[in-house]
Amino acid sequence: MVMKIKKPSQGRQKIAIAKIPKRNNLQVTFSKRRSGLFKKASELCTLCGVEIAIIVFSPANKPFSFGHPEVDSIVDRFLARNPYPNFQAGSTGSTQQLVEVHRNASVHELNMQLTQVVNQLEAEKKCGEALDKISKASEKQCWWERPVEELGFHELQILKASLEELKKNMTKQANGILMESSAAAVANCSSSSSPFFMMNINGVVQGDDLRCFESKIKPTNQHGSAYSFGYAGHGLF
Amino acid sequence: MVMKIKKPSQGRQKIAIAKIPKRNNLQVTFSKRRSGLFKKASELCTLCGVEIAIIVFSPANKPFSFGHPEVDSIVDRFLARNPYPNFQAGSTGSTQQLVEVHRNASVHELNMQLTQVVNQLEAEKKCGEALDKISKASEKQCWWERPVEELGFHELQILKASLEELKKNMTKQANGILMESSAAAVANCSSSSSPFFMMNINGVVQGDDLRCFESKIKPTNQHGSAYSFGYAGHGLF
DNA sequence: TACTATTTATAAGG
DNA sequence: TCCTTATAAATAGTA
Repeated sequence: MVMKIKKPSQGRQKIAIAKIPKRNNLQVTFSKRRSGLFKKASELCTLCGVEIAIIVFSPANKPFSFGHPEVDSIVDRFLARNPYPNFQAGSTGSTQQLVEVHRNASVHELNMQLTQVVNQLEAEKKCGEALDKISKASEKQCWWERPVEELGFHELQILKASLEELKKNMTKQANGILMESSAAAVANCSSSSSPFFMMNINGVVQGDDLRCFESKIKPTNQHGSAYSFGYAGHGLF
Repeated sequence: MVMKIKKPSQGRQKIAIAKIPKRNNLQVTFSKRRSGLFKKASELCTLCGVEIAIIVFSPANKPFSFGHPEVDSIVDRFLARNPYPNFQAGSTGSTQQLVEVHRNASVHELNMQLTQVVNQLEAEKKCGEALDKISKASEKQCWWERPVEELGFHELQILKASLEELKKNMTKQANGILMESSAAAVANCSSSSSPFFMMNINGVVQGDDLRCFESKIKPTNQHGSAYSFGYAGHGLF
């Protein structure tokens, strides 16, 4: 008869939810819990037939991601309904209108709008070029070498003011564009439609299962419970 | 002698990881497990000091999200690391190039591009207006045909320089917008020092702790669940 | 990584 | 949705 005096393990100990001090320990915990989190996510996907994307930056700043069916499409879908808060409606009429539509646009609408606006841009550019030509034509006439009358000089002052206003506008626009650029990045659009869960570990996309990641998932949109998307009245702009 | 017929609860039962058939049951499980998932995520954040973003679309297609410090910055950071692979700088016109980008764009990109192009449009309009002003003023007074005085000449030189700068700016801006649209923008790597987790539930961002997992769902009309995400290289134009 | 005692999450039922 | 209970699952500490 053997007495088991040995206490091989104290088992799981309770820990406080606070930053783990020991680096080594932290790394282990991170790995374990990240796996656990992704597993939970996959189970939720399978059980409920929903789409989930998870992005994690490790303590070493490495990106890990989980996504069903894939991170990108879910992110895109999310962002489409969650436009940039710092995209402030510009000012004038037609633009304001476009922006207004823009807010709630789906991809298709977005594309159409972009097309339209690009065309408009082209037109405006041509217009600007034409006017620029006029200016050049004026230049070619060497008007600045001619003597000027009193009225002409007054006119010049007006023109100077116009140019200054123009410069101001341009500066303003330039700053606006800069701010928007810094608040966003260009997305990567993957066309993959793999039936598997996509696990991006250390930059390597793996399409295999995470032990019990059987997926025969079909997103279901057919549920009687009627809920709004909840973005209607919350002042994203 | 009393037989204990009562069977208060069988406790937690093991379930297979497969789609839950009963809709009611599914909804409950979804809520519970989503909360659990978010809680796990928040614990991982705190324990390891990492950044996590989770996006979930419910069975009713409603978006739920968890993010520390916030979803957007993490997503941007993630996307910035996955630069768009098959973007080739087009050589045709500027519009062609834009369209090239546009065709493969995700919603995220699309929104950015639309924003930028709209701003660009504004800028171009203002340029056009300013030039128009100049042109009209010029025509009206025919100032370029007038003689100039010594002082006026100095002014005119300044004006000429301004015009040249204007032209340069216009060209630069027109080309620059393309670069901004296609090049990976500045990554928005905000180092988090926020003590709060950001939870986006029903479109409301809450800087609350995790006891606020419960969402106040408002029954209303469901609409617009059908989106065309066919932006994987075909049919957008 | 594997083990194990323990904590934590959660399925079922109200 | 919230509570309870019994049980399944996750995981902290250790080798």
